[in-house]
Amino acid sequence: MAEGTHRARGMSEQRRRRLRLEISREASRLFWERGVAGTSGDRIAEAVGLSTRTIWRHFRSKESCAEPIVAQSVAWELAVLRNWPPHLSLEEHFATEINESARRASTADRLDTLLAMRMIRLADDEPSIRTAWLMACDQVEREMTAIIARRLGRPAATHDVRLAGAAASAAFRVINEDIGAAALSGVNPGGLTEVSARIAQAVRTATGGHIGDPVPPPLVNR
Amino acid sequence: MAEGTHRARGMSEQRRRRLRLEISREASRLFWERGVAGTSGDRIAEAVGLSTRTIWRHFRSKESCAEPIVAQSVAWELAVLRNWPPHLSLEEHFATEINESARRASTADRLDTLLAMRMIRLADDEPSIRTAWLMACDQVEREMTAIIARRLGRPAATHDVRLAGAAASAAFRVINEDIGAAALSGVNPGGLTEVSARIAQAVRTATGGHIGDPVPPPLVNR
DNA sequence: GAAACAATGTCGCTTAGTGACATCGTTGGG
DNA sequence: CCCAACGATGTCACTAAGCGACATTGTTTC
Repeated sequence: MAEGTHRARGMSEQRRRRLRLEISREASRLFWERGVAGTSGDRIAEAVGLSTRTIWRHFRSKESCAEPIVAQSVAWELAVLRNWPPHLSLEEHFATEINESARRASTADRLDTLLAMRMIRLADDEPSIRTAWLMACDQVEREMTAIIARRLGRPAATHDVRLAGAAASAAFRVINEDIGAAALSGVNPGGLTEVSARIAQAVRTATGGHIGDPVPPPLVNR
Repeated sequence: MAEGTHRARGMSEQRRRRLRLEISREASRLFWERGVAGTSGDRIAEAVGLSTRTIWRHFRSKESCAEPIVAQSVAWELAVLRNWPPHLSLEEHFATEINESARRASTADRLDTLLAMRMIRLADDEPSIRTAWLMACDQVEREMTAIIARRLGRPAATHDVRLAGAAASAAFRVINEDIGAAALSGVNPGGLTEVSARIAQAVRTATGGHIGDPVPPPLVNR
């Protein structure tokens, strides 16, 4: 008993995420093609080749099936933020990372991004999808708060850190909606330098200038 | 046909709002007492003395029954913001208005506020209520953006106005959650001067200093 | 290869919502 | 004063979301 025979009980977290994502892809496609009211849980199950019951085991509602594909589309931005080295400004870091990611992105990645933008667009009209989008943004806010706390070297529970996290992620959201809308309607959303600059400027403004600039190294131990 | 016989077709908007609010009160009470999973649409209908069908005529889902009571609790803050005279700072205006409102508030008003704080608290654990809260905040954001646009004398569709609206309402939300949590757990949320100052400072920071201070009168026509 | 266990399938059920039609109450006109 | 119009609500039947319980399959480990 004491021996941890059960190494990782059940499906690995990664495996579970992959499955949820796969379901989310099909659900999002159907939502886009026939509307959310027009696609039943049965249809989603059929499209992904699982029983309906299994869908409900992985998602609490059919609208929430849209969440993973949306969450993934902001996840890489969060990942970029997470390994943002203290000595770089946000625009510098973002510009190089966007560039790198864009080169490395597979066709499947691009399809996922397209799906996500469509869901965000759908959220404008369909209140049920809007809640999915807002829930995803809510997650982003928590992560963002943690990231900001680390960068400032302060606990995440602090008032002003939480305020900065909320404001920064709200700014992020608006720009995301904006870029998505532009891309979907065929307008060029702008070059990577411009996008980086907009994001950085928005975050800097929303956090009162506390987040965005390089952080000086600690004075001790140098 | 051409004659506008139909003066005010149907229930007046005000009447409809009142009914929705009444339903929302009972629903919120039940949600708090027995959890949202533990209260059915039938129960809500029974509590408010209407048929279940009528409930669904006024609300698209049972969780959204919590929205009006929550929306109302932020509505007066929005109202305060709406008639914020240009020549006052946000803390000055808020302090006097909070004072005034607190004196004028009826017992029923206070009960509504308590219910709203409970729903916001519930939103921490119950994802379905969280979506209601997020949807209410979404509404706040739109209003806030309009208010900011007016105060700055610029169109609401502008990028930076929308960014300021999103950041400001996010800051507002965090403080609301905070004050609500404090009040519910019996901790004194602070005096009105302190609360006003916190709100004003948060908004000022989130909007990069563009919103919060007095706006100088236009130089022309003086 | 059999025990153990996690994932999925199957079936049946409860309940969130909707459509169609009946009823009631109010209003306005003759 | 009564009736026609109409809007709100009730009633009933129905679709579909989502869950509990148990059976089946597949995979790991000894």
